[in-house]
Amino acid sequence: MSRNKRDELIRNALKIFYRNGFNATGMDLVAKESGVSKTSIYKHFRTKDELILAVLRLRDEDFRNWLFRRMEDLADTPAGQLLAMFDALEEWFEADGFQGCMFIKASAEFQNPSDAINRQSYAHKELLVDHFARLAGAAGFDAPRALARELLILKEGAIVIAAMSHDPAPAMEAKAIAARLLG
Amino acid sequence: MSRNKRDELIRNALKIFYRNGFNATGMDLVAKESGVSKTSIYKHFRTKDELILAVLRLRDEDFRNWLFRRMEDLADTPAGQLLAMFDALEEWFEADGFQGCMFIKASAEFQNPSDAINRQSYAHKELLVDHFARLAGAAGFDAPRALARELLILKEGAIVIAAMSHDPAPAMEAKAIAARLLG
DNA sequence: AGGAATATTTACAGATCAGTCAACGTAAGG
DNA sequence: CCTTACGTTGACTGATCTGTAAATATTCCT
Repeated sequence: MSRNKRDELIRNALKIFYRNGFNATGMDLVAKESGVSKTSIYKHFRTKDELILAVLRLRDEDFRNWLFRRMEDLADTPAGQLLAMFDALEEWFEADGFQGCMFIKASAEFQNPSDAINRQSYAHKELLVDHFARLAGAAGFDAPRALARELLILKEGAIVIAAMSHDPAPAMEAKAIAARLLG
Repeated sequence: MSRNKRDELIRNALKIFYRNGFNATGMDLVAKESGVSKTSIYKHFRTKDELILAVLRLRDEDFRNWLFRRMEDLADTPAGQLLAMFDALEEWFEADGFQGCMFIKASAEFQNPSDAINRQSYAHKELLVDHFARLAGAAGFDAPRALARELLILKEGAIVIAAMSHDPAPAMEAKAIAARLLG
């Protein structure tokens, strides 16, 4: 299996895990939907957990790249980008196949703090906070890290309610709150 | 199995599902930890999903009772109670065995909008909004429902980050935001 | 006490789970 | 053509999954 094939497998597994959940998805299904045998998968990933970790690494890169670029496209100033995050989120909530945040779900299914999947899920959120804090610092706010954490809470709350209600409205509701924090 | 026994079974199943997750927990484990046979469980609940729905009904009652009473104990005015919600949340986050919100997790594991578990999970959040809106109305706010939705987003965001980070700090971070909305 | 109705149990079915193994196909180098 | 090395496969293991059937305890009414 070439590097391309391997990446394609991870990408395929991502789609299936995101749609079906982690524990609810068997490796047989991943193999079938990816057009390879289960044994081939286990040649590259020693366990299902390792495949999940690879999936989460891909998702982390993809999501941060998408979100940060979208924020840059939508606004020029650092403060404007922080506010524009919620417009980007609304686009995501409205997109076909939106099913909430993969890291929240991974953390919920693998709750043990010593589990690598649990730790890696929260690490994604920390990377988001880092970026928000950089922008908040550049925008001249007094306590950029505290503001970044507040924006993270708004973002995660909006994602959870949008996913549970199958309705993108929380994006703009969270934006209204963020506007007061950033104003 | 008496009504008491049945309730005790549901309560037991709640603990196990909350600790282990829904899909990851087998009915054999529920039976063993509850001290009854699996067949006895299936005499009262036709499927595992029905048991989960009963668990969620119990959790909905327990959690709303606890939260609303705690809010009343901590503050006298409606606006004060809305703010005090975040103090109550902090107590919850600090409690032993805190593992996030059961309804968020249920919704994440049963994502199909036509699934009764999915619908019932969001129904719990709607009941919370109803209560917040009543308090916001009593406090004299202009758009009580909109404010209630914003508080819900703050609450869910705090829960998710507290659970993922294994740290109760998001309670006070969310409270700081709420103070601005309520001030 | 005796028999009917109700609980509860053990044992099992059939499917699916994560993960493995021996056999097979295939491509490169001589 | 032959061998070596390697990627891939179908078939399998033992465990676990949800749910059930037949048999056994227990309760309750007469």
